[in-house]
Amino acid sequence: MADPSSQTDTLPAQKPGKREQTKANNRRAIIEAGRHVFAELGYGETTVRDIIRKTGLASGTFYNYFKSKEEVFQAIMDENALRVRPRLRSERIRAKSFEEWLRGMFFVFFDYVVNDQHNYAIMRRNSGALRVRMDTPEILAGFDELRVDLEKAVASGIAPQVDVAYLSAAIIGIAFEMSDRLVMRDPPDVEEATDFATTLVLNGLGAIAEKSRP
Amino acid sequence: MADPSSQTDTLPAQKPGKREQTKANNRRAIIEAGRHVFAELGYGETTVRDIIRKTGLASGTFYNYFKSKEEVFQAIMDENALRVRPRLRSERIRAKSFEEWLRGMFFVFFDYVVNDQHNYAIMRRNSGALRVRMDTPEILAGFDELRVDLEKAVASGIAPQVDVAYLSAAIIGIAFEMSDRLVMRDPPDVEEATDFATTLVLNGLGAIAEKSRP
Amino acid sequence: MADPSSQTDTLPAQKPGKREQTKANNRRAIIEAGRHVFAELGYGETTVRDIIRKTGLASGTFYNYFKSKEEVFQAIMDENALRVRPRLRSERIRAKSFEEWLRGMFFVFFDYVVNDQHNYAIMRRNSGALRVRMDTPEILAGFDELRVDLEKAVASGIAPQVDVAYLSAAIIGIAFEMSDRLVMRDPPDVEEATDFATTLVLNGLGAIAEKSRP
Amino acid sequence: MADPSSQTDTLPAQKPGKREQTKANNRRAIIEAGRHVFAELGYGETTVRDIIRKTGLASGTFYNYFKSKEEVFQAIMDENALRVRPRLRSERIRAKSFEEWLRGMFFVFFDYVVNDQHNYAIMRRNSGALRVRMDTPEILAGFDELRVDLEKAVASGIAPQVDVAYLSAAIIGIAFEMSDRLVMRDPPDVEEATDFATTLVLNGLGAIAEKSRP
DNA sequence: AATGAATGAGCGTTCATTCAT
DNA sequence: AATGAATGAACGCTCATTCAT
Repeated sequence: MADPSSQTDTLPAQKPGKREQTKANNRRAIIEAGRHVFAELGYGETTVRDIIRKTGLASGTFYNYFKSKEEVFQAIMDENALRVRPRLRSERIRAKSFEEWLRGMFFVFFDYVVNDQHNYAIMRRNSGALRVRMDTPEILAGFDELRVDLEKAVASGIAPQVDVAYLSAAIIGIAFEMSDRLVMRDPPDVEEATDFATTLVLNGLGAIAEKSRP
Repeated sequence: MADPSSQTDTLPAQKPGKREQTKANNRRAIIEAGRHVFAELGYGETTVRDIIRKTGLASGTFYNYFKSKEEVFQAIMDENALRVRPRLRSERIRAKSFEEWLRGMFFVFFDYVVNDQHNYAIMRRNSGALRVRMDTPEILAGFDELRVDLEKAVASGIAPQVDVAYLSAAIIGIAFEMSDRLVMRDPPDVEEATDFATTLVLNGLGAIAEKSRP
Repeated sequence: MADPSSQTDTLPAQKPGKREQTKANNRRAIIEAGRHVFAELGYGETTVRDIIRKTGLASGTFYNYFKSKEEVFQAIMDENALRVRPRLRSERIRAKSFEEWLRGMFFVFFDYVVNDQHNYAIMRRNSGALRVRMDTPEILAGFDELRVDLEKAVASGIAPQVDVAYLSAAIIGIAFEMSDRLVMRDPPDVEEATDFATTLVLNGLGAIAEKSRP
Repeated sequence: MADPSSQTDTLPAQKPGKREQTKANNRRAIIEAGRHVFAELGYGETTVRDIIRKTGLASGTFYNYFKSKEEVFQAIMDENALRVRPRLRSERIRAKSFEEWLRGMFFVFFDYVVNDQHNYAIMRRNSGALRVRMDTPEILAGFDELRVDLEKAVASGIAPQVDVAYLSAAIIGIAFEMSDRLVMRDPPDVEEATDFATTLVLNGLGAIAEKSRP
């Protein structure tokens, strides 16, 4: 009855064991180092050695966790997608009008960027000649959902009848490029940016000007 | 009669000497090879050897013209800017209203992209996971002129009173991202894209929808 | 009464304990894996990892048994020698004439090679360009015994007065090289090979030719 | 008249140019280094770096000359074959009887080994557990010619009717193994070894014993 | 005693860059 | 000015070996 083990049974194996712990830590360390280095140098310029150098681990250790830099990159991108896409999805579901939908999209994206400045800002600091954008397959897939959504909205008459490919491109372009400005501001005002972008897309420049008038 | 140039005709003084000629040719050859290779492999994966191999020149010769692949890349980008910026500038001058100005900007950019598909399209095809964008210092400087212009327009009351930084970011974002779609279309309709972008920025989605209605 | 060993009888002392058992098993497993891998890849190309991978043991465990792959190799070769040398020795003792002695040597060797085709044949198949021969110190020691024996035989007048070093070299060379042909034949006829070799050494080519005549 | 250049005209471009010279030297250096290292460590154990380390050249330089250690190995073996095979061939042609033919084979081989002690002795010094024999494809091809020759001799009745495969194997074995002893002697007597081997194969042990009797 | 992750030396190879020709 | 071989740093990766668990 008073079997002590029965108590622990209710909870899943709590002690991860030192081994599992350090394994998890190392994996994390590599991924975080990867984030920084990819941001700083770009994917192409980054070497596996750059990454492990930053972790302080031995060179060989890298290969206990990933087969190549590509695999780390994938892992990072999967994590990114895991963070943003669910939020995009839930916004989408919640939206009751096209405006709400659009606003939701912008908001989530800007919010993500601002709260991941850790990634994003370093990314921009990379003054170099080229930029790695976050539009990896996973992220693109996220935006693809946006495009598909948009198509449905147009088909069902919720959104106005427009060239969906161009519209989604424009939305994505606005989102990315405005993000750059947003993170440079202190403090970054996500609401404001969201408002600007949403109004621009819906009603154009004139409407924005009106809004900002007293 | 005493045309002084006729005299120089006998001596190849003003015409570039053979030396200068081949020098210029080699430089050109390297730059063109660079364009192809960067487009094919992406900046990071491209090696100096890839470039000179394509020219047929000796490896050492490269360094008579450029110090590194970065320098070639800069040179290419400078050339790109040199091609677009004057056109952007002349459009700017010609514009008699804000709408004309905006339309001019989009048109020149889309037109450039379409007629440089050789670069652009391959560039995009290149790598799924990441992108080299053309926003090098020079190109960015070009867009900076746009921003400055925009500021003037807003200050002088020609353009509506809006957050100029966000607006220029949005315009640039739209331009870049729509370019991708534009070059994929067959045939690419620069006018249509220009129209879409201009109307979106000026009057928003609703206006576009109205336009496309019969 | 106070026989201390009687006490240990109650405990499984004389039978190998479970510990000793698995220890022996592991050692065996490593050696067998080594045999296969060395045969398949050749000594130089074989890695310790290849060996332990085949055993299913952990990599660290290897070092409880051997210090390096060289040591495993030595162990294997020692075992090989252990299998052949006693037989060579007993043949030597049994021999009543020089011919019998010589015939015995060849027979044992050829027989061994044929019945260890598992090692031998794969070993040869291995690499065209080079060969690992089984003439490790141990094996060589075996042949050294042959040489010493030969010396005694010559000294005592049983064998003809010849250059013993050359003769033993020739015998060994014949044995090794003919082995290669022997194992290729289907079925390999040990008697025939033994006969050929013995007659060649004793009476030369002419004698062999006579034998094969009807 | 006394134009000095006209004299040099008659001879082909004598100056190889410093460039070609060093190129040839480097190639030689790599091959020689390869000879030593392969002999010392065996093919499998040898690394490209071992080879270039011995030349004093930079690591990258190796790859201006060979794609891999295999290629160096091939080059070495080709050279070896180039040295021995023509001599074997001419001996073969000159031979007027089977005995002459056989004697010629042994002589050329022993002579080669003795005069290439530079290779051969170091090879043996490699006290290790394994040996690389010179029986690479090229060398084997040389011996294959011997076997083919032998077959013809047997078919035409010049040589006695025997198992050709076994006989050539025996000859090769005797040649290799006796070489080891031969090079250890001081001075190495090629004639003597040739005589021993030839007589053994032709008439067997008994004949040798008779010869050495006063 | 067994495990298997961590380690870092070392490997094959490529590359940007230099420099004698 | 052009050449292309030499250089050696650096890369991706594997391996023998160690050591905390």
